[in-house]
Amino acid sequence: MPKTRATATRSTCTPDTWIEAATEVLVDQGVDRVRVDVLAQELGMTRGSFYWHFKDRDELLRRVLQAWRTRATEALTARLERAHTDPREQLQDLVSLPWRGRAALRAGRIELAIRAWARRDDMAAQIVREADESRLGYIAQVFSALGFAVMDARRRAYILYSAMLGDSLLSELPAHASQAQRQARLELVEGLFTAAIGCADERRTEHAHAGD
Amino acid sequence: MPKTRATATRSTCTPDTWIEAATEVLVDQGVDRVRVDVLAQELGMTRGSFYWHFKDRDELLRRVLQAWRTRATEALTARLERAHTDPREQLQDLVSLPWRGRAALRAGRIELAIRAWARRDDMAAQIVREADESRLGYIAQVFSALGFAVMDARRRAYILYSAMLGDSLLSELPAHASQAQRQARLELVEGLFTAAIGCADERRTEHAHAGD
DNA sequence: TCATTTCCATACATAAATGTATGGGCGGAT
DNA sequence: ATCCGCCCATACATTTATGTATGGAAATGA
Repeated sequence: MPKTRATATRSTCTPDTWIEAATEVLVDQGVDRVRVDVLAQELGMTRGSFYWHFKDRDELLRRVLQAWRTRATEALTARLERAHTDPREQLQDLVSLPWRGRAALRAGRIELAIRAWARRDDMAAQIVREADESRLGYIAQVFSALGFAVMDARRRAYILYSAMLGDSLLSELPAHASQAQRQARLELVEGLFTAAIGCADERRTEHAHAGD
Repeated sequence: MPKTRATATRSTCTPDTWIEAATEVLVDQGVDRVRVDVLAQELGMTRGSFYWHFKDRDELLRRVLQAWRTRATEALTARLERAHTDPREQLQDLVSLPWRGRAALRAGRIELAIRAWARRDDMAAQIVREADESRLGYIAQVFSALGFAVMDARRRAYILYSAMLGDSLLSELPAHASQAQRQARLELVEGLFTAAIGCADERRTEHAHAGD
């Protein structure tokens, strides 16, 4: 058994135990309902344990945020490792990732919870912004590798990333979550975003777009 | 002056006064921080006033939700009124709506707050789901009017709607909010979503997609 | 004028949630 | 064996929010 025992044994609590429990409540209750007494009760502990591991409730929340940031950056760097494969494959498993496995589902829910939290917490907002920037950069790079011009690639990345985020919002209220529907939409997404512009609509593609 | 005086006069409070204030706090603080004492202090009243107009804090929240639902459905029916114009125009002012005017921005923020709320409140979830369904239906109809097959139209609607939702999430952390960037992306969106599939990637468009 | 309704303030009782202070069990080191 | 540091429980003080009960001022209607 590794030194940092997980949630299995119920003897003692590590900080990570509290962080996991806090994340759990954060996901399906919101930040404001992450309360130490609830967590303690849920872990079979008392608040005395908590206030030994943590100075504050704020410290717990900060570490929840940190934990998510490290996981998110690790996930992205893992993607960047295999950045030399076929860009079309990269795009495929990019758009197919969010609904592959239960872990990805949970990650999506955590992210939405943190994003809701970020609407009023500056630290959360900062971390979410960093994650967005990194991912947008990666996706834009994929589109660049697919042969699109830099500006076009950036815009496509933004739109695709928006669609992925929006889909995670919609699939929270599970109505359109059928596997077949997902698969069909997935291929349509690939087709739409890898298409050259103006296929059915051939007009001026670039006028005076000053910014960036 | 109309009979239902608005927030201008500070003499008395109508239920709507409280609902507006509650919505305000809901938007940039979250539902858990919608508290009657805070609202009372902010309105220059005491909680005595609140508990005359409302039975509960829950009743206030319910009416906040109702108010949003009526505004949302009204906005959509207004769109459905002019459903006979050029579908291409409909699509244009559909994707350009979210960032036209300060009111639309605020509406977007309200919707995000309610959507965050809906992650754990059943009533909110129900109302959000209804709004999503209606809008998806409308957008799909626009795509149908553009000549796409029904299934294709539905999928394009879902993807476009997802992109719009995701963009409202991203533009909350205002980094990519430059007007020029928005305009450029907007035209790209039009181009991408009105393109026929498989322009650059011509493979089997339909296999065995059982579901719906 | 006077009674009634409307709208709000004040005071009280209760319930949660935080943080602190203190003490105690338990294992490892000397 | 005992002393010490880790980990946790208990008890207390404080804050914050809810809901209720009651009273009162101001308008309204007869």
